[in-house]
Amino acid sequence: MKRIAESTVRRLSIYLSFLEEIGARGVLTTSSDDLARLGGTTSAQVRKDLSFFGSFGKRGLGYSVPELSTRLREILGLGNKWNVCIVGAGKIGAALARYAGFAERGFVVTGVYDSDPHKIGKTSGGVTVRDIAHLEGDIKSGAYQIAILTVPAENAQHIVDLVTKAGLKAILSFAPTRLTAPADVTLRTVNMAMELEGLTFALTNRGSDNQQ
Amino acid sequence: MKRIAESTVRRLSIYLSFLEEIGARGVLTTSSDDLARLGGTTSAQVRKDLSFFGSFGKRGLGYSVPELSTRLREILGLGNKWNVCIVGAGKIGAALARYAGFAERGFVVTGVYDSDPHKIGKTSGGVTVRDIAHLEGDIKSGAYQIAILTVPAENAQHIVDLVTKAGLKAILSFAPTRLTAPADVTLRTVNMAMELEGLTFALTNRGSDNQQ
DNA sequence: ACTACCTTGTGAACAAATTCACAAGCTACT
DNA sequence: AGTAGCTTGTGAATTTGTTCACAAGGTAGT
Repeated sequence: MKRIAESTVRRLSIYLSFLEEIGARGVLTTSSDDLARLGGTTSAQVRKDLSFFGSFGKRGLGYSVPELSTRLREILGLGNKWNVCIVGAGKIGAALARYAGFAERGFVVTGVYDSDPHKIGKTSGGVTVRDIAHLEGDIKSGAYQIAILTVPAENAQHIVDLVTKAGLKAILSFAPTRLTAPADVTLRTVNMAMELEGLTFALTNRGSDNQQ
Repeated sequence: MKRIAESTVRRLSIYLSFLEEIGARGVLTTSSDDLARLGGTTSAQVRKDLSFFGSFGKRGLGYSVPELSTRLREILGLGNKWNVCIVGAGKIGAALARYAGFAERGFVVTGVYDSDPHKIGKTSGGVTVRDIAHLEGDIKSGAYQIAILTVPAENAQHIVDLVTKAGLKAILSFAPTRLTAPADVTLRTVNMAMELEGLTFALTNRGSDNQQ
């Protein structure tokens, strides 16, 4: 398959959330123009994005909302549940563990890990915190497909190495540091301080230009 | 000033964090090649990014770590403190309110707002939760430059409208929905479910290509 | 079955971002 | 002072991503 840009994948997520929203309201048909307006892009962009994966619409009519939803869910890999572990049972880890939005999309947090003896055994977001010493074995036994890291920056690379060594292929990190992983592992980092710096850059550099 | 790409600004943040890290270790000089290696890019990219703002290095020698740090802090608008309010005193709001990483970068959470009478008056992350009815007035009196939104998706657009009407120009939203704001307001959205979908897309469609 | 009217899917044109490649400039050493 | 060895800064080339524009294909009404 042709390489798909990350920006395209992000937009597919947006299209899907609007399809599910209007689908829930009983709308059966939509157009690239509708999706573009709701998703903040252009109709040509919508059609181009979809064209990488096939042709799902009917000329003159548009797209079937249920059908396109289904196809997008398949493309995004949301057909089945994904087991997620959270590494780091701090405030942010706990907040994520009980964040309902994940479950709605098929992401189930089935494990929380920490190295702090005071936290191990307590529950965090409805899940009992396990000793991080068990993490490698649990991954090897197939318990998780995705790890979310909410550990301090200085420990994050070590955890990435540990989980990739155990065979995990997808990591979402909230640690404010740059991480590296083998090429066959997908690693995304959300760095909140960096997002704020994007705002202050705009504030100080007189930028108009609402950059979503 | 020429329009600066968002990707460039993100990289500037990365460069800065490495400069501060090596600066704290006493390193006085660095090169575009060092910064590139640490930041996961190329030396040409580093030099190009910096060139939009001036020329800070010495040919043959590289960059002075303290000087380049200072210049990047200026460019990113980190010279002074920024007052931040958090709207939505749920789990994520509370976690962010006490997140130390913000303060290190000059972001000070001086207000937390909610509409739930059970939360108003309680403290969240060391700050007393105020009634959201006060938010507009507080912004108008200059209490904040930045708002962080941790409210449910269905309320988020309303809050964006409220804070922009009050004159705020920078918003960071964690609500899982697309938002719109006037062109002179900078609005960034962090959507955790969307980040996870980027991972599952990679898991189901590819085996390779570590997209940072 | 014909016409009028939509909207998709897509090559081609365009714009933006990244990488290349090298002259310019600085240091250190002799 | 001259030379060797670095590294920057930057136009040009290339690659990547977006927008344009329109033929193709479909519906609905007559």
